[in-house]
Amino acid sequence: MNNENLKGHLDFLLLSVLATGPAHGYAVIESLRQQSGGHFDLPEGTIYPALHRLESQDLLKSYWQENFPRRRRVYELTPKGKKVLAQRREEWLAFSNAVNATAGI
Amino acid sequence: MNNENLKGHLDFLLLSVLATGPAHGYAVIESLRQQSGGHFDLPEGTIYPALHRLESQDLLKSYWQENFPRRRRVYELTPKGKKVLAQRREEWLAFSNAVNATAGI
DNA sequence: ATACTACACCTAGTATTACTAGGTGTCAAG
DNA sequence: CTTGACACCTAGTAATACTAGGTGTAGTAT
Repeated sequence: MNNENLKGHLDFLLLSVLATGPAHGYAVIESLRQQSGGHFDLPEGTIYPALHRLESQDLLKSYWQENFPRRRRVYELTPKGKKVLAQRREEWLAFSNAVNATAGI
Repeated sequence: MNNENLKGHLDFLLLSVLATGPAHGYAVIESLRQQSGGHFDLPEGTIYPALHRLESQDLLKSYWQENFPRRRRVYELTPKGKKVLAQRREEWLAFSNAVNATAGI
């Protein structure tokens, strides 16, 4: 699955997944796969740097869970992250409407 | 309008616009703006290299129109371009469905 | 006359992004 | 005791859209 067209929308997807509750990176990958019906099967090299980026932008915060049964870094939305998610959602709707209108869909 | 999220979908939009008939670069920009309801107001530095890329991939062919009233390079879809457009359309539908499912839309 | 705008094309360089391709380590199952 | 799933990480790469310039014509306004 070549997801070249994912660019610019990954943040929205990650924030959406984490809006349903805190999760660690590996679980985020699994959620993306399941919630998208298998469409988004993204490599770790995509997810982890993206989570770090979102955290550095103060949209996520994280903490280490030790021994449950493995150590995990759990991410959750910050208040700012929730606001940005709502904004990204509007942008996505506007974008997809614009594409549909342009393509006659 | 920051169109960072356009990445990976521009080719689909250009092919879609040219599916309604041959057009030159400047007119493509105008069509994109109008058909998208003003959402896609793309700079020339985006459009021209993209058209060249699509032509080099044999999805478009072009010819010069001299003095009508200015010289223009007119682009149209090749047969391969039409096939790829149909494919890109399916990919877009699958992608947008997957995003909507993931985001709970 | 001349400045300005719209039309019409072009490209070198930049920033951002997602991905590739590696790496570390734990734990359970066979 | 090795394999595979779990779980994390990052340096470097390729692709993409954009910025910021450039050229030139035609028409309109001052």
